[in-house]
Amino acid sequence: MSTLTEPEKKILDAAKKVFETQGYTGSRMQQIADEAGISKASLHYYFRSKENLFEHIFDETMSDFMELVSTWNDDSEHWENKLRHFIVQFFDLLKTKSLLFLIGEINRNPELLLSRRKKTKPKAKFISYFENLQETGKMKPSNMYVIFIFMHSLCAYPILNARMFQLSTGMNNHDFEVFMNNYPETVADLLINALKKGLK
Amino acid sequence: MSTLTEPEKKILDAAKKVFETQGYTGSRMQQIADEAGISKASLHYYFRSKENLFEHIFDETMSDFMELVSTWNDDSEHWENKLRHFIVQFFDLLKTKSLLFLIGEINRNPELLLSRRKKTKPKAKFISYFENLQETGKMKPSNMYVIFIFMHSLCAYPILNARMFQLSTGMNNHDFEVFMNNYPETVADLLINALKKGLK
DNA sequence: AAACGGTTTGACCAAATGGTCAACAAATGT
DNA sequence: ACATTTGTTGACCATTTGGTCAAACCGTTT
Repeated sequence: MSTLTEPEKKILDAAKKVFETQGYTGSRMQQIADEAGISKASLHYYFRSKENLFEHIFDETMSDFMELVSTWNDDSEHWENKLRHFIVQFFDLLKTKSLLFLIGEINRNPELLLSRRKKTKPKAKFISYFENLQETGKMKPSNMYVIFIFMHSLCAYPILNARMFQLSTGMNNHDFEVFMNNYPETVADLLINALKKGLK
Repeated sequence: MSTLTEPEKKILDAAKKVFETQGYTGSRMQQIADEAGISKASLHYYFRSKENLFEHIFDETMSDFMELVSTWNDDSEHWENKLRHFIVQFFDLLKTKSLLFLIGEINRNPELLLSRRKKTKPKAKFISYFENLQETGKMKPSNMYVIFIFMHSLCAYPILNARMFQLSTGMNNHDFEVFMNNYPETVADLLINALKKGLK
C-alpha cells in the first residue's frame, strides 16, 4: 500500500482533473502545477516526467474502473432486485468516473491496455453468478456475455454522449434531466425482462 | 455544393485520418502535410490555420454522423424487418465513422455543438415513424426516446469500447470476432421484443 | 549556531510547433 | 513571347513546452 504525502496527493488530484478534461496531448505541465498550487519545477521534483505522471493517473483510473466493473456482492437477495440495485448504483458511479478519458487514451495508444494488464478478471463475478443460476435451473439460459455488454452499453453510452443525445432528441434541460433520472430503472426493466425470457 | 479541388481533397483526407486518431491537440500540421504528400507551407496555403482545417473536418464528420442518425426511409416494409435491417446497417456504418473523435472533441470543447448547430432534426424520422404507428394502434405504445437511446447505445458503445470489452470478457480474437458478427441481430431481437411488448 | 537533508522555485535551455514569406515554378490569359 | 495569376516550398520566426539546475528555504540534529 503506497502512502502518499500531502503534496503528492495535491498533485495527483490536479493532474487527474487536467488529464481527464484535456487528455494527455492537450494537458500542460504548467497547468497541472498551477492547479496544484506549486511551481512547475516542484512538479518535476515529485514526478520526473509528464509520461510518468500520466501513468500514475491512467493506472489509477483504469483500476478504479476495473474494480467498478468487477464488483458484485453475492448476498442472498433475489437476482432480480440485485441486478436492479446494481444497475442504479453502476449508473451513478459511471457519472463520477471519466470513462471517456480511458477510452480516448486507449484509442490513442492501444499499448496502454497490453502493458498494464491487471490481474482482475471483471467477467468472473457478474457473469459467473448468473451462469450459476442458469446451470442450477433457477433462471432461463441467456448468453451472459451479451447481457454484460448490453448493461455496460446502456449505462455508459448515454453518459458519454449526453450532449449529443440532448441535441438529437431536442429535449430542453429540464426534460432531459428528468428523463435521465428515470433512465436507470428503465434499463433495469429491459434487462430483467430479457433475462426472464432468456436471451439468445 | 462545394466543389473541392484535387489537392483540397487530399489534404482533407489526410487531416481526417490524423485528427481522428490523434485528436486536435495531438495532431501536428507537419504530420498532416506528410500524409497528404505536400509541404507544410502548402498546407497553410489551402487552409489558413490548424483551427480552420479542424473545423472543416469536424463539421464534415458531424454532419455525416447526423445524417446517419437521421436517415430512415419510409418504405412499405413491416416495421419489424425495417428496424432489423436498419440496425444491421447502422452498426456497419458506425464502424466506419469516428464517433469517438466527435465525442472526445465535444467533451474538450462543448461549444463545438452550440456554434455549429445543424438544421437536421435527427429525432424526427425515426421517432415519429414509430410514434405514428403507435398512435394508429398498429403497435403497443412505447417511449420512443428510450428506444432511440437504447438503439444508439447498444450499437455504438461496443464499437467505441471494443478493446476493453475483449479484455473484460477474456475472449480471444476469434471468439470476439464471431461474437461481434452476431451481435447486431441480437440487438435487433432485443429491441423488437421490447417494442412488441411495449416499453415504459 | 553550524551543518545537514529534504523541499521549493526563478531562471534557463533545447526541441517542437504553428505560422509566415520571399523566391521560384507552373499554368493561364493576351 | 510576355505578363499575370496561381501554386509550391525551403528557410525562417516567435512562442510554447517539457525538462534542468543552482541557489535559496526550512525544519531537525548536533
